[in-house]
Amino acid sequence: MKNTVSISQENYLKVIFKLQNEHGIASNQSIAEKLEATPAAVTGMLRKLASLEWVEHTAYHGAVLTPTGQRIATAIIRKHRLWEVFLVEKLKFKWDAVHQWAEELEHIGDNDFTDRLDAFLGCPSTDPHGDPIPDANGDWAGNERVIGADALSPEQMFTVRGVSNSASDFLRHLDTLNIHLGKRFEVLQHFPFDGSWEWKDERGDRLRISREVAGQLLVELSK
Amino acid sequence: MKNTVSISQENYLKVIFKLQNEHGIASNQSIAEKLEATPAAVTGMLRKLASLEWVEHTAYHGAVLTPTGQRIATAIIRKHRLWEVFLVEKLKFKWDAVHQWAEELEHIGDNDFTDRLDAFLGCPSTDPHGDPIPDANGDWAGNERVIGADALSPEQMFTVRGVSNSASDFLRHLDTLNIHLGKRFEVLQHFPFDGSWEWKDERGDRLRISREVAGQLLVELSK
DNA sequence: GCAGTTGTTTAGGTAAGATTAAAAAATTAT
DNA sequence: ATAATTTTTTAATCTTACCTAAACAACTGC
Repeated sequence: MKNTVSISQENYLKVIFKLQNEHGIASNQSIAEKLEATPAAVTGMLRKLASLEWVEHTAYHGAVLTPTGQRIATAIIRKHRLWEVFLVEKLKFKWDAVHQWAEELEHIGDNDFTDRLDAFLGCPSTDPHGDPIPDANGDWAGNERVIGADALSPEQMFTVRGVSNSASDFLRHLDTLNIHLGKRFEVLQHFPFDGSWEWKDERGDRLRISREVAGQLLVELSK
Repeated sequence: MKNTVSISQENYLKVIFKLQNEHGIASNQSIAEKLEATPAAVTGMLRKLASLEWVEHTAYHGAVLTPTGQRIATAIIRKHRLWEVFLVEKLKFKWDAVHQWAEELEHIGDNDFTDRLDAFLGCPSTDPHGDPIPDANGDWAGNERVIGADALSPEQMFTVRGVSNSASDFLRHLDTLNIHLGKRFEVLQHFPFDGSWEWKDERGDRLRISREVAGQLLVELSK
């Protein structure tokens, strides 16, 4: 009688959850892109997920998760992020290398397993990219003080708290800039010409940040 | 160009490896039993594995792994046993509960991943059931002094080193008998009538061991 | 050495999840 | 409002891995 969820189904639910949070609804095509599948495959799976009552799907109008669907999706994201913490903190992977493995590990383990992993890791509240880890009830801490780095003003002090893009090449670029979560900076200047910035770190070193980089960094203002 | 191995294929290779070590060859039927599949399904998969040159399969005469097949199988067993160590030592699972999860985790990660896990766990030489963990080259330590507990004689002192059956019910039974790896005993008597034993532990407590239990325990004689 | 039993393979089918190509609906542009 | 474009769905197939039932080999006993 136990409702078992296939790996493929879990991936759909996870992707729909993220798209829904961004755009209010998950279009067929956007799901297909994220999963690297064809829109035709998505139609078929949405029908199945709808029959299981994990999504609501109106033909030609995309999908939205039901409460059950959200619960499943949140559990997967929780597992994914906990495994990422494990991979970085325990196995010493670099933060740009963990995603691929976490994509596989996220499908393993039940609630008990996940709670043990969580306890072992010391109940972390964010993953290595600064993304919040839902708790065992699926609730998100959510740091409301976090804003995009492109919304800063000169003379503000801030701490880097997360990235809104976890692609390997972006993360490696941050490494070369010596930017990591928890590091504090001060805004020196903003250049409207190209949207770039000049920041100063705590040792007084100055660095220039492109519009593209600032747009994907999440920061918290210091009092 | 990367030869990718499906989870199902990995399970076949692992089972064939174990059967081959026990009986020199893996019969169609024995593979089917271990994988809980039908012999017909095994025939189909053996054909595929043979075409990939991971097994040699002569019709009606069972299968044997090629060197490549052995390398893959050994890597899976290594991963399985390392994950079992992780589950018991880090996540505090009981030793009878780890198999199911290790069966899933064993399919994740490449060599680099496995080496990191190995290092993190302190390069253990055996898993929680006393089975040896192959090293990164696929070589097995192998403790030649380990024998079956049913081969003991009265007055011998010995240490429990492993179990040849990792089924949950057997392991839980050992827990109720307070028998665990590393514990030392002395043989008091053997009863040919039913094949049972009387042992004494280091605190002087006596316990009776059935033929069935002794037959699945691996022990090392103390000098 | 032949009959019966056991083990293996073939043949035909199912299910999940994907694909391509074409049809239909929705959206955008004129 | 209609035409053009984009998006979604349908329809027909493919792949992987499995199943059942029947045919086929290979041992076993006498």
